[in-house]
Amino acid sequence: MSSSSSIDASDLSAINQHASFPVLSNEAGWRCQGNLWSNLRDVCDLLKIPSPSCSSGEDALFQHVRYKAGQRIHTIGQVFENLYIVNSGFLKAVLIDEYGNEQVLSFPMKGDLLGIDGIYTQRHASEAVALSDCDIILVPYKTFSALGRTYAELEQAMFSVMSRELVREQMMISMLSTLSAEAKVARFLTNLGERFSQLGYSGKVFNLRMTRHEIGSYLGLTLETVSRTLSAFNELGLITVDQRQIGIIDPLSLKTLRRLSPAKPRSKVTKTMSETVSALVGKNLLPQWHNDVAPALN
Amino acid sequence: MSSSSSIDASDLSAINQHASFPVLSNEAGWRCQGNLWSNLRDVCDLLKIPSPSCSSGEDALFQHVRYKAGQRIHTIGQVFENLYIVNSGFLKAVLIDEYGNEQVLSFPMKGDLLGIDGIYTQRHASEAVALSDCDIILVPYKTFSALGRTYAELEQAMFSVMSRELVREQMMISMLSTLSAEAKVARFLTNLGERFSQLGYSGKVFNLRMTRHEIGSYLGLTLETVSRTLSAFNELGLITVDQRQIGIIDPLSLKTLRRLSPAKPRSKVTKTMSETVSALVGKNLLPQWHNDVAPALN
DNA sequence: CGGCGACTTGAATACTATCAACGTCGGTGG
DNA sequence: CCACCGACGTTGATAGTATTCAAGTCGCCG
Repeated sequence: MSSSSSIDASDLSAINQHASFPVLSNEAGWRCQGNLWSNLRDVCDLLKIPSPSCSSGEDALFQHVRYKAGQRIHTIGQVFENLYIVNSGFLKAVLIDEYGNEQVLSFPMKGDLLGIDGIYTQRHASEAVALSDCDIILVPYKTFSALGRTYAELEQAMFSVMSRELVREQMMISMLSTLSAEAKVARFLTNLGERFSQLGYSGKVFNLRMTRHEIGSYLGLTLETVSRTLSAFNELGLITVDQRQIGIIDPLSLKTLRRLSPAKPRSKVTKTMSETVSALVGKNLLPQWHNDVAPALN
Repeated sequence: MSSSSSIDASDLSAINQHASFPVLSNEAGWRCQGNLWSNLRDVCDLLKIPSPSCSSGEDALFQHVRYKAGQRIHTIGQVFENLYIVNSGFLKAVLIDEYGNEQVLSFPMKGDLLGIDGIYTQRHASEAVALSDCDIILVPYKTFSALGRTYAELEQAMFSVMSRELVREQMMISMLSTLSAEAKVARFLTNLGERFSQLGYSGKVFNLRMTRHEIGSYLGLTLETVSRTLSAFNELGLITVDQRQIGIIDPLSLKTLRRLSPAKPRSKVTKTMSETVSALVGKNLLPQWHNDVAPALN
C-alpha cells in the first residue's frame, strides 16, 4: 500500500510491531527522500525546546506517518506506546464521555505534542483525529525515555512541556466557567489567529478546519450558539464570515470582549459613543468599563 | 517564631534561602520529633508511587512546613523553587483571571502534589491557600530532579503523576461543559466522599472545608445555585445538609444524576426503582431515559 | 451587643439550549 | 447533466436553566 517514499497510516500496524524502536543509523540517506525521518534536533525544534547541545543529532531517527483527513492517530483505550508530534495538518483531540458524547479538548496543529495522557495508565485516555491530511512524527515513548536518561535537558524540557499543557488546560477551565458565549467564541478566534500567525500563516484571514459542532463542543456551547455568535460578530463588523473562511477585522475588540460584568455592576451614566461601540454595549458585547468610562471616549 | 519542634510557615523565607537543599544526614534524629522531616520513601508512599527499590531512603530529607488556615503556600508569579506535597490538611488551588476574579482549580488534600504548574515558566501560575491548618512537605525541585537522574523509576513516576493531573483536568473540562448544575454538585459531593474514603475518613458524612462561593467557582456556578442545589438534594432525601456538614444518603442516585439529556435518549430497560427515583424524575433530576421508559416504572 | 461573612430563599431577568425549518455545498448515481 | 442526498450551517421561536438582585437568617468574633 505504501507506494513510494511516503509511509501511510494504513501501514501503521506493521510499523508499530516491527519498527517501533527506530534504530540508530549513520546513513543520512534515510532522511533524504522527503520528510520520512526526523532526528532529535528536528523534533526539538518543532516542539520549540532547546535540543541537547552535546547530541550528535544521530542518536535516533523518528518516523513520519501520514494520515488522511478523518483518520485516527490514536484511540481511547489503545495501549500507549508512542508520543506524536504534529509536523503538518490539523487535528482534534477528543474525549468520549460516559454517555457516548464527544468532548473536544483541543485542536492540535504543527508543533503540538499528542498522547501525553497515555503515560499515566499506559493507555490513551483521549483520541486524536485528523481534520485535514496530516504528517505526524512518531516518537516511541521508550526511545524518548532512554534519550531523556542520556540528555538531562531533554527530560527537563519534557517536564516543561507537560507543565505548559497543564497550565493551558487550567486556562481552559477558567474560561469555560466564567466567560459568556460571545467571549468564548471571540477568544477562540483570536487564539486561533495567534497560533496561525506563529506558524507563519495569516492570523487575520484563515480557514476553520472544524465544524460548528466541534467548536461548540470545545467551548461548551451548542453549534447554534456558535453560529449565531459568528453571525453577530459579522454584523457588528468585528469579523467576516463566509462558511469556514474567517476574517478578523477588529482584533482588539474581540480580545477584550467580555461577559456582562459578573462582578460589580456599577450602574452609571452612558455617554455619547460611536455608533459601533454603542451598538456593542447595547448588545452587552463589550466590557462593562466601556460604560463606566464612557466620557473618555470621543 | 518557630518556638520548638515545629517549623512554621512564617519562617519559610529563611528556610528557602538557607535550607532549600536539605542536605543528607545519617542522623535519624532529625526525624524523631514529630513529622519534621520525611525521606524519599515517605514521599513516594504519600504520592502512591513506587519508591525506588535501591534507594537507601536516606538520599535526602524533606522538610515539613506548617501552614495555618488562610495562609498561602505559594502565590501567582512567585519564583518556582519547590514542589509541595500535602501531608495533612485541606487547601484550594486558585487562578486569578484577568479581571481579578478567582477561579478555583482543585481542592488538594493529603497525598496531593502542588506546584507542578510552575515548571514551565519557572514561576507559579496558580496559588495555593490553606483552608485548614496544613502540614506540607517541601520538595525542592532541584533536589527532586537530581534524584530523578539517579532513580529512573522516580522520574517515570513523576511523568505518570503529571499525566494523571492532565487527565484529571480533561475530565474537569468535560464536566464543566456538559453537565447541569445538579449533576455538577452531585459529582462534586460523591468525588469528595470517595477521596475522604480513600484517606480513611467517612465518605458518607463529612465536613466541607470550603465556602459555597468556592464550590461554585470550582464548578462554574454561582454560590446561590450551589446552595439551592444542596437544599434540593436535601429535600429529596439524597443528602443531609447542616451548614458545612454533609451526609450522603443515596450515593447511587447522586452518582448517576444527569443533565436533562442533551443527546439522543437511548431507550433502555429500567429496573424497578424506589419512590425517591420517581420523585427525581418528576423534577428532571435524573437522566431523560428515566422518563422515556416511564411505563417500566410502577 | 453589633457587625460581618456565610448561607438561604424568593422573584425577575437574561442567557443559552432546544426544536424546527430552511438554505447551501459537494458528492454520487441514475 | 441533473436530481437527490447527507452533512453542515443559518435563523427563528420557544422553553428552561442559571444568574442576578434583593432580603433576611444564622453563627461567630471582637
